[in-house]
Amino acid sequence: MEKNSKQLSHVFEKYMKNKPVFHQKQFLQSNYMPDTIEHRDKEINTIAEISASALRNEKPSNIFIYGKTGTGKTLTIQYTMNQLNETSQAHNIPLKILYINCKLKKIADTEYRIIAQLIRELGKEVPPTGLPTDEIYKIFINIIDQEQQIIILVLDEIDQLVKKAGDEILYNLTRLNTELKKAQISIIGISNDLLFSDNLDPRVKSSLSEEELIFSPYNALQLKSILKKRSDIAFVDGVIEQGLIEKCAAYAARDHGDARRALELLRVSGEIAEREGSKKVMISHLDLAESKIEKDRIIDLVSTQPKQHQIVLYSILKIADKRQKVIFTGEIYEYYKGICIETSIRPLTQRRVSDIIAEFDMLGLITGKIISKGRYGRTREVNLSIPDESKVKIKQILKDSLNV
DNA sequence: GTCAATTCACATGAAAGAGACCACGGTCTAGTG
DNA sequence: CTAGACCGTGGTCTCTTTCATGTGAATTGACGA
Repeated sequence: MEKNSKQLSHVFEKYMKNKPVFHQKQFLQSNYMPDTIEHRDKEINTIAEISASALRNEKPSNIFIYGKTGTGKTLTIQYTMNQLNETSQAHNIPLKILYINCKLKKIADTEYRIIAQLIRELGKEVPPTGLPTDEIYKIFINIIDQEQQIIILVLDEIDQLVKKAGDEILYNLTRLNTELKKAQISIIGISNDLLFSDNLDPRVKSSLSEEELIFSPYNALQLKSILKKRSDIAFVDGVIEQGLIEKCAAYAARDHGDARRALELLRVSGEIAEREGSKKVMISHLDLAESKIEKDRIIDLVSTQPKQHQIVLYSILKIADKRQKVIFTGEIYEYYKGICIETSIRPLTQRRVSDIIAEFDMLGLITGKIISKGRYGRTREVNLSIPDESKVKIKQILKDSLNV
């Protein structure tokens, strides 16, 4: 105990002695809301013009926003909505803006939960489950229809919602206006998936996307100026090596101009530099940061998987260990069953395991390809896409949590 | 040799079941006046 | 008499199972040159 505390105090002392590279780190955090949003003036204006009719107590058109992750969709909307909200409050206009991020599980991935969450946003309590769905609609209608008002409903990551809960909810929401006597609802949908609306019910599609807006990815130049601006306030002056920002921007621009990723990269680079006790943030730190982010992501992903999924993944890893070649679903299932018997866990059916493997593909842990081996059937060809240096650690994690 | 039929080993879909939650309303019980 | 404990019912949600159907090319086998 004594020893430990000495060691610890040593660590802290050392930390204190080092010159910090960060000045105000929170400016690099993804939830930070800058005062000005760069390179999105056009979009902000468009949204503002459309939604401004709410100030005249008319229902604004529904807006549909597309764009890849990290292109500033959420930020832009939140920014404009904040402004709108302030204006409406200043002029005493009955306007409510509800923001829901559909990606957050447990909050908004079913029809019921969305409505329940909306009601909660409006300040009323409602049971998290147990009520019939139409009941909750009635409660919702009652609450908002009490007074004359415009409600702007922002559904972030709406594609996730539809994927899980179907598009019926959107239909119901758009149709709600006909049942409301006093209030009116306007919907702003935000989607990461550019092809999302293709799979929508045409009725929903037409009513939802009265106005459409596409956020194109930032290019390297724009990313650079965003990074520059943020790093100026986030880092101590002069700690950033020449060319680091540029490289960081280039990295992020390479995979679809994701600003969030660029900022994270920059932040982690700084953290690594700081931990090393380096006075400057170097390009080598950036490289380390990139692999660290990826590694952390995978490890986090793996350790939060449910048990059955972990067993399947463990099987894949084990088989991949034995041979370099590609793996087929059948083999995985056989191996998986073996482990289940060993650990006396009831094995899932092949059908389910097949789905689980497909899920891993979605998560990017493996790359799967459906191939036909002619006479010898059709199967998924699985390739592990976990980098070698993470493999050992992941296997350890899986081993521990499964105790095999 | 050519061409269509066959066949394999799964993929992919749809529907329905199991079990965990949870709210609500009714009933029972013990404590209180 | 009443607050709180304790069911039973009816609803949702997630994860699975069951049953059905789909699928792409290697293989097979009939056919004709």
